[in-house]
Amino acid sequence: MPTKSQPKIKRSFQTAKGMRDILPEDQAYWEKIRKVIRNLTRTYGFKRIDTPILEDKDLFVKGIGAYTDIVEKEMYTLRTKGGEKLALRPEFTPAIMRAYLENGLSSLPHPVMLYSLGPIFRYERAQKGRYRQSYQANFEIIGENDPILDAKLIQLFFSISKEIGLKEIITQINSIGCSRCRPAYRRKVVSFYRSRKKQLCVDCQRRLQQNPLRLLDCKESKCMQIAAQAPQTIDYLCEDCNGHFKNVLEYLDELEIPYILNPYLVRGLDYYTKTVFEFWPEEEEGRQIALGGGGRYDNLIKLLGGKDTPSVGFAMGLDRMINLMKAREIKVASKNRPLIFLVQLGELSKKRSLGLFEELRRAGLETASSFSRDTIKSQLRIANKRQARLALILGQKEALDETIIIRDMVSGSQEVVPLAKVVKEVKKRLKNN
RNA sequence: GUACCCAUAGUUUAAUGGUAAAACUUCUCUUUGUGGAGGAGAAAAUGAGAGUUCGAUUCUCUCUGGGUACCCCA
Repeated sequence: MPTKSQPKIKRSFQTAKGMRDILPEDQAYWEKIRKVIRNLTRTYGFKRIDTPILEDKDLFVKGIGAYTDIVEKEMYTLRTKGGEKLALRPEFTPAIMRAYLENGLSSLPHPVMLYSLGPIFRYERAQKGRYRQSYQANFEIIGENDPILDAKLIQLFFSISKEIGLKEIITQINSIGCSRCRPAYRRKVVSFYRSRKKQLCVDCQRRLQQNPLRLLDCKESKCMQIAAQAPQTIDYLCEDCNGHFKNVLEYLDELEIPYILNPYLVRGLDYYTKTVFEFWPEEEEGRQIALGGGGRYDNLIKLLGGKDTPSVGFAMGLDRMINLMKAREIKVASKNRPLIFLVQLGELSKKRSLGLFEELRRAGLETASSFSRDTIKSQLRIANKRQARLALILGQKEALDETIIIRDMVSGSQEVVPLAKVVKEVKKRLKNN
């Protein structure tokens, strides 16, 4: 070893910007929401799919749209040593569609219902409910046009929310038309705004060139006033889109799902057609943070090189759902399984406790111990801190006698039982409580 | 990417241009093989880097991270 001390560079590491740790104390929330999603997707008929976190960059450029903010400035991209241009997924949908095409899932009976769960990455300024790595649950129904599926997805979101205790959520919904009626509408918007160009904010002047539909949901008060006069998409829908949207709303009424028709809801991804929606918490004041959002994307698969395949999907932000659960003080029931704490004294009993541990585990009992502490005192103190229900004390004497002490940590009473019967005795005591 | 605010032990909070204080947490001890209370003790911090200064945790700047709003979105 070098005796000279290295120049000390004091460096404390922290999570990279916008990234965060999910600590043990929070895991109960995550387990809860994942469990609810697992159970509900099963009853709704979804199959799970997992795709890589890294994908060909162009998949997203093409799928989401080159001029969308997500692609333009929020995508984590990298070049591999081999020269491939990859991106950390900022979204699930294009990746799922790629998997659908690549793996021939189109030969499954339609609709193909898939869900996925995992992290997504967006390079943006972190803020409340907004992280550079966040977790989404994503649901897709591929290959059917029927508006009832749009409604079903929205219903699924509400089922999940309800199961985790989140109520007072409202659906914001709109229809942005299809490739037949949208161009005409878009022209209307452009000509409407062009005459008022001078009054628009800088961003909106740019939007007018690149993504005119986004003009409608600018938050600048001046632009909002203008937007209020702007032509609304629902007035320009073709017959097909209009009927589709009407049906969606009727189904939502039937399902008694609360919604607000929001003519300014446009959404930032190019692939949407017809129905678009977001879920907002019904908070009195403050900015609206969408808990989830989605819509129909009837052209996406074709765009990615597949057959014309109408589809609908949505994504849900798990971080945001959990934040809201916390804000609304929703407790997740931590299933406190009774803990058995194994106290061992001396080498012989330490050895014995290994087998005993295994025996208890096989019997389905949650057992803990503290092998690194030698005194009975400190071991019992740990048992107490961990709120063990029973302590099993295996001392040298007991190890020789083939017995063990069962101590009730609540009452403090204890009893010596034969080692061979310990599982039975423990179970008996747990039942009595 | 823009704007404003913030940064002291693991956590929550003090104080100061001159040795950084406490509570909670953690650990040890409190004599025999029995936890919780009490007592005694230990560990543990000025985010990083420059500048001003005899001396900076304190003042200034940069960076990093956090919060909030915008942008956008889950």
